[in-house]
Amino acid sequence: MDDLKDPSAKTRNQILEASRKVFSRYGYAGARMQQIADEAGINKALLHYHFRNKETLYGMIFKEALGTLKNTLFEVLNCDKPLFDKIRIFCNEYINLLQQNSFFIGFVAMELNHNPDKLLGYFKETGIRPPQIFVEQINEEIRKGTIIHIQPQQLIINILSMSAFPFIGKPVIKGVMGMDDEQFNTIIEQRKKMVSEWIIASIEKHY
Amino acid sequence: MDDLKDPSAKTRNQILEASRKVFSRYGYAGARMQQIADEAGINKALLHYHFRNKETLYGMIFKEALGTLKNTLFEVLNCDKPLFDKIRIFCNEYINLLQQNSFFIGFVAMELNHNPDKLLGYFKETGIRPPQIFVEQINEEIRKGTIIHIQPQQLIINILSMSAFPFIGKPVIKGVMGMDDEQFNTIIEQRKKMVSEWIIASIEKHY
DNA sequence: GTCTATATTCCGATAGAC
DNA sequence: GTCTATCGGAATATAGAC
Repeated sequence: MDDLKDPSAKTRNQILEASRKVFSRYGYAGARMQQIADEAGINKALLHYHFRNKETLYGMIFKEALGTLKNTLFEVLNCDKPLFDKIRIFCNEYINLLQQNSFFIGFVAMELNHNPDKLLGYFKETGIRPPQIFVEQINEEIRKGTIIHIQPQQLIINILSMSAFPFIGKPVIKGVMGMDDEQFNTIIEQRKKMVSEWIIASIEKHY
Repeated sequence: MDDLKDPSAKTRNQILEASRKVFSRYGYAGARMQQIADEAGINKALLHYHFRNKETLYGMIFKEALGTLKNTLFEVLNCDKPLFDKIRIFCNEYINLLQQNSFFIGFVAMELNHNPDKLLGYFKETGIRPPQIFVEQINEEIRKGTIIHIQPQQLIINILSMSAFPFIGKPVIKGVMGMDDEQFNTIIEQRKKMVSEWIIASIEKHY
């Protein structure tokens, strides 16, 4: 909790930071306790002293990542702004979040694919549930005729796709397009502003 | 090659099929030779008789997946159809491909994230390069004023995102939206027709 | 709390019979 | 080509001193 109350909290934080790095890069199976220890500047024994075993440590990191994703997702989608504003804010904040923690989304997607059953349990623990307010808001705009007829779930998938895919597919994109890191970052910067506009243009009605 | 010429080809095919299943689900590090052997209905020793080691086997599966993705990608993007037709064909064929081999994209993205350096070598072997014809075609339509001003790379990323993300993020989507497999498949079926229309609407000019 | 040294488990790979 | 049995190394986890 506090570095002042408990001096060993510093070590724990170093471990957690190292774990984020190693788990997100190599996944659960590929991660090595030795490498986490090295990265944290300690040794394996101390690692096991602070966290009973690999699985415990992994669980903390995974739930932490999931929690961060959830908070941004729901606090934006379930606030009370107009639909288009909400889409703009969401895309911008989500891309920002993923840029600052570029391991999050790939990590979560990857690990959920490895073990969907076990890890879906974390979803319930973290309290993730369908963004009901946002769904109703979309249906309302359709009824009013301001946007095309689209299934709310499809729109949400589109928003998530356009925001998150570049980070999951970063190596693919760089490889296919022949980009270096600098070019890739420039592309991401542009997307912060543009993704929401493309999304809105795809659903706006024209007369 | 042929099951007739070489009777052991049957075993090899069983191994390859089993490897696709296990590697795509668990990744390189998480895959177990034992499980591949079980899945193929043989034992570990025979596995190593046919394929020297884990890495060789993995390399074949990975390059195979990459090759399949590449073929669809480039044969569509570099053909000589009008832009909008091409987008329609691409989205439809790509989603179809990923639906039939739902492990492909997640597998490739995941493994490239784990080891970008080593695996980018495969990209070169497989002959993947920027889709130049498609890029020029987009720029031409911008010049003619039929579509909005958009960087070709961004449009390509949008197309890939909307087509591929649902498969990578399947567990996330199912979790967040509370969908079962049947509902998810229905959503995918709709996307085959709709993704290209949303993409086109996002770049079409209106007067 | 932190370390060195060691036990234990797991898994890729090989030897050798058939 | 296919099997059983086993080796050898690597990685997780623990014992025990400081």
